[in-house]
Amino acid sequence: MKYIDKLRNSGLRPTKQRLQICEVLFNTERTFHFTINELEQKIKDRIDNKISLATIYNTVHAFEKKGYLKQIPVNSNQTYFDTNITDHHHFYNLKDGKLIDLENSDVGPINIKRKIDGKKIKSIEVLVKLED
Amino acid sequence: MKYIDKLRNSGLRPTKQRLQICEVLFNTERTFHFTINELEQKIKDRIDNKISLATIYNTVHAFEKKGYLKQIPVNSNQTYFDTNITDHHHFYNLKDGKLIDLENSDVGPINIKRKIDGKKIKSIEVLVKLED
DNA sequence: CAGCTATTTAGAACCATTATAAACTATATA
DNA sequence: TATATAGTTTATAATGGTTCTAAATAGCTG
Repeated sequence: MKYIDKLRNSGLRPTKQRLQICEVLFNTERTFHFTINELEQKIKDRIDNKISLATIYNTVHAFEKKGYLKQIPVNSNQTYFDTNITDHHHFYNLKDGKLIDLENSDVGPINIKRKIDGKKIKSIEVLVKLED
Repeated sequence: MKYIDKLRNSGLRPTKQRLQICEVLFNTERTFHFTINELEQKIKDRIDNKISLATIYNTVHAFEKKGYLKQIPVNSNQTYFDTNITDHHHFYNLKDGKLIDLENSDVGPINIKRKIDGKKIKSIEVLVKLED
């Protein structure tokens, strides 16, 4: 019951819906990027019962807050998430709106030399936009 | 008539509205970041006549396409633009949603080692999220 | 000036996301 | 095991940024 513990350990009740969403998000060979609409579709395809769109939003946000998902900053009308929560960056294909992981070794270390008083760095994200 | 030429040279008719928006965007000591709503407010403050919101959207998009503005990728419900079109990066203060320019020298060169067949890099953007 | 096309405009439409409030459920406690 | 309670789910409405529409207006070329 790996997801039950995962959820309980982070203070989230292991409800049927959350466990099912965990299956879709985390029980995979590879990590992946998604928008809420894409996730909704994936869930529909794999799950018998219906999960309300509001619950999908709630769950994704709860998981993000707990650090199980990352939001990727892109210019799009939809929000992109990533199940890969390790430090890494992205190509963004402007033509089809798809993201491609960039390993850290593909980018090299990024050292931010400037500091802002009273603030600390939460994340450093590189977005490489691709065109034809 | 610097803006008249600027517009004509890029195939945009120098209309009254576009020239006024140019004044607000480009006739400044410093470059700045803005959302459409913030720009709408700035225009209201500086211009007598009214410019329709649709025109502001149209103009900002036209200017972006011509390379006079850049969109900044952030996770926000609003789109952020930058009048600084030089290569540079950003701090993003999560608390108040404000952006701060990072000079290229504050970040160091970024060398993307990986290539995607048939695609070329349009831009490389680093977003450094700040928290308290 | 005439005629053509680009641009502006108010308002409607769109659509991702968030809020609401009622029904339901996990869980702790007795 | 029953019960209370706080957390969740849900359908639906509301919100709000952005885009669309179609009519009016304004640059521009001949």
